[in-house]
Amino acid sequence: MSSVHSNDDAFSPRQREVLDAVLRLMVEEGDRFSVARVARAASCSKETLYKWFGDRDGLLGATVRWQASRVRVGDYDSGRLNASQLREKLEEFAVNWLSVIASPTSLALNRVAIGQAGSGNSRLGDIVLANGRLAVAARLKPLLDAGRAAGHLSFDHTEEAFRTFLGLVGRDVQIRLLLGDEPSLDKKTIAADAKRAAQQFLALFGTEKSGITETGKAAASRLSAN
Amino acid sequence: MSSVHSNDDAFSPRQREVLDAVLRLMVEEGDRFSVARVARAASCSKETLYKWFGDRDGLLGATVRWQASRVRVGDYDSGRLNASQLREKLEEFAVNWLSVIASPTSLALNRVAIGQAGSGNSRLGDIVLANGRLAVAARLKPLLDAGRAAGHLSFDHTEEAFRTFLGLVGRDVQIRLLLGDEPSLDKKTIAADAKRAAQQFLALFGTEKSGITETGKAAASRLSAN
DNA sequence: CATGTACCGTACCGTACGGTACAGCGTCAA
DNA sequence: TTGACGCTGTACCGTACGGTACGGTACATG
Repeated sequence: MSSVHSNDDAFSPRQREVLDAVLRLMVEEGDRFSVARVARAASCSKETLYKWFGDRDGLLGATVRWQASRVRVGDYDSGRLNASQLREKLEEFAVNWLSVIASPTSLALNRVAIGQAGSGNSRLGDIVLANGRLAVAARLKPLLDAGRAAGHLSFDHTEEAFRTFLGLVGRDVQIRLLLGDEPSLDKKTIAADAKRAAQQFLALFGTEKSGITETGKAAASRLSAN
Repeated sequence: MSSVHSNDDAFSPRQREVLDAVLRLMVEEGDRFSVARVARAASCSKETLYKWFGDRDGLLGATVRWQASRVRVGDYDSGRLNASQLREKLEEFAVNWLSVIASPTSLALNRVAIGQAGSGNSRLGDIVLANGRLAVAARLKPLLDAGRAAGHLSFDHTEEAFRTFLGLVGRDVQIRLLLGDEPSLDKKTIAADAKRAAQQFLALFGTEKSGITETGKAAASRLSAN
């Protein structure tokens, strides 16, 4: 299925140490990232870096894949679910997603990948996308399908419903964070945003029968107070 | 009113030529942007660039402000409007917004600003934000308020309704484009997306009285077929 | 004509980067 | 003990960058 990146990713413990140092450097030093700095920060020789990762891009790619490999989370097995369970899981997803895109590591990696995407062809952006958007899609879409199968949701294309959910959850948060804006995103705000997004999503795609949309507009309006 | 950036922006014709060359270079050469390249592309000496803009960051800032100054568009005076006019204007906004964030110029500027935001402090991100998000907010919020005043819309906080609209319109398009993904965004797709977003927005925030939400869920589902 | 100004093209300087080469050090196996 | 191996630290190379300086040219003003 997946897989944009040929994923063996069998990094040795020492290599993992180095890649963690790269991540730390990206987060803390932002743009002032260089191979020499990585070597110094990780107490590692440049020659070893080049032997292991080939070149600068290889190091970046390995770092992104390393981070991707450890974000992988549980299955959220969505067997039989009733309406309130569905809402709960949607909120859970929204909280998870907002937490991820607001995390310093995610922001740093996205900044690097975006910078790379500007010049020439590299598949860094693809890897980040596969780790972020596609990973959450792989977990959320089964939930949406299960919700539809149980009669709680109504939509024609899972992808479209999924993208609308992403839009309702994230809105313009990620791009603002990437640009250095700091919309306060503490845990309280994230929880409230998740609640609102789930409410709005159910108002749009919930079925009448499940009573899930009943308080739709009123509640959505109320929740948007934040 | 506006203004994050102290806006005199009285660029001479020759300076405007140079700044256009910078934009062209950003779009075409992506990341391989340098002062020497700008000078060559614009048939202009580096010394002049430094005299005019101070340093590299000044040149970047001037370029962003120059682009911002000419995106400024009409008022969309939203006096009395009926339900169908409201929907029409919402779609118009959505088309405009999607066209902007998908344009090569916007993508290039956002990439530069995001790269800058990673390292140290510069207000480039603020300027881009002020040009993009805040500019469209300044035009859209009066429309939303007018729609509420006319009884067609119902929400407590204009900012929240506005952000939800942005989310419904843009979804994950901008970040995907920034990362080098290419979700096909021809004029047909943009028009369809705008229609869907307006439909969903009205389903969430429209009042029953105006009959604007009547076909809400059904139509939203149908439109999501793309 | 003389003078000043604004600009172009190019040469130049110091620095930092990506990438390579090499010397030294610990480890482990024969 | 010896040698192969993997690693660190550092020196080094070529290049490209940001920023400055200088010579040359067009033009405007007196």
